[in-house]
Amino acid sequence: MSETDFRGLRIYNTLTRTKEDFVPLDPRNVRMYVCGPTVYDFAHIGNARPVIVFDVLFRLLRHLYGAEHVTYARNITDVDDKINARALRDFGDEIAAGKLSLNDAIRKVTETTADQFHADVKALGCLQPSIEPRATEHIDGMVAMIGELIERGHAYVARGAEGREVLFDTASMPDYGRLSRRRLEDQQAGARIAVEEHKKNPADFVLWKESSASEPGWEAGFVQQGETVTIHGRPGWHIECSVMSGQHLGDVFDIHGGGLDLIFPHHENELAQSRCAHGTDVMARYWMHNGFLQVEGQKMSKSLGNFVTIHDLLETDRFGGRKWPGEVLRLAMLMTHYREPIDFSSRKLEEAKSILERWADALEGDGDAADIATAMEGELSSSNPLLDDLNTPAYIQELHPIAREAAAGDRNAKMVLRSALDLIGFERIDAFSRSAQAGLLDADTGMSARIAAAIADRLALIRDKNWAEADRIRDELAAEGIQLKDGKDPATGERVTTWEVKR
RNA sequence: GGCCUCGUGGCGGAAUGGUUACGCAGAGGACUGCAAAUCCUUCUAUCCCGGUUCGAUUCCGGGCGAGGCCUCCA
Repeated sequence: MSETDFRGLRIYNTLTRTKEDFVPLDPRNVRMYVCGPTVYDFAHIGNARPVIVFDVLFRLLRHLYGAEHVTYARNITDVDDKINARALRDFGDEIAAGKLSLNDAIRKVTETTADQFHADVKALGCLQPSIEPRATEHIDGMVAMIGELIERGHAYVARGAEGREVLFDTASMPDYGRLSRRRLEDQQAGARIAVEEHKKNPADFVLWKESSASEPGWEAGFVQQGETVTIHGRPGWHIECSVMSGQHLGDVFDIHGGGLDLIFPHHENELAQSRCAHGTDVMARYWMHNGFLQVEGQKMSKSLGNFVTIHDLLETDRFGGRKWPGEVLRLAMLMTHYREPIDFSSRKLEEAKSILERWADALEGDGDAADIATAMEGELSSSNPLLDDLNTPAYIQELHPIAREAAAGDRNAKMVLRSALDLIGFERIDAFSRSAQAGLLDADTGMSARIAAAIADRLALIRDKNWAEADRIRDELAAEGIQLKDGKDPATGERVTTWEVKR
């Protein structure tokens, strides 16, 4: 590490609860891990937040250190009791009839939901992570890490109510609880954790648990006090990420991200496992957590019935009776700082949409691709708000006056705006311009000839001062979402009517 | 009980040790047969009490209020 590895980026580190200079372990290989989805159902917009936030960070790191020098791993959790439940629910009959094995049913569930997740994320304008490890491909690594933890005295085998378990011994780690600032004694005071007889300490958590015949499982042998114990079972909730991050990014890496709710217990436990198994002081050097998301002022939950999936917003009209392009969701998300809570509402989406449209209109007639490439290569100004803990709202705010200049025809402003938008993932913004939307409508419906004819008819009626008929044509088109715009020819003073898709 | 956020105009929502975005709504104007759209102009805000400071909405302390996590959870 040297002073020169600091490229101006500052990050709020949950570990220290302060903003710190970001200095990577190796500037030629900056490594980031983010907890990905558990693939048992469509991802909801809460899941979209970390995906978008860390995509912006990924893009920024690539810009600062070079695209080939950044590795971003986002896992897919495809071993989980909820997945099992879903597989039994959806394919229970076929399993019972012997037509489908449980593992095949599970694969069906995870494959469809993973595919859907990828489609959603792509629509949101996110780059593919460098690596997308799957839990099922790392079972051996998990068993090995658990074995290591037992050997080092950080884990033990015990018999619980539902079979044998390997548990992490929280008391064996002196600073367990450091990330979440929780002390074991306080946890007990809270006393919502059921005290289970077989645990040495109520906070001890499961690394491996025995599976019944109706649950997926793998054979795993663990050596405790010289004796090998074989448990047909499945991994606990936290070990997956420890193994996948370690295997792909190393024992110690730069950034670990995820939602605020993961700080405890998931990240605390993940960190405990990795550090104790590897014998290191740290796992990730910077821990970043995004804030929570509400929907129309309420916590999103299944019981309230206000679960909104990304898929819903992209395809149907759960919110305001319209379909929201991925870019709108992305901008709506980035208009709030990532650590703040965000209330996702149709109103916010409307706002994001109108801003995108204005920017797209401002960009029309901008410079050619070569200019843009040059602009992108330039260094970020040290005052760029993105460098200050990913301050996207301030960044967006700075774009407004530039967009105004661009709309007035300033070519340089158009170029600056375009490259600024590219940096945060709005490469496809052109689709939001009026002309693009009118073109789309035309391509979809072949309407423009009909509209032109209607406009000609209306102009004739206006010449005859037949206002009623003229207005009827105008109203009919309006009902179809076509906005007529009356103007005046500056030379002749004659009325000129154009049209566009109504906003 | 423990840990942690937040409190900005009519509404949504940014930012900030000195000049307070942006959107919606409102007002006025241009344009129009009337409209719409568009453009221009424009009004309105930093929860309360102390402290630090030349200056606080911003930093610190206290209060009040709202919320999240501590159990699967982005």
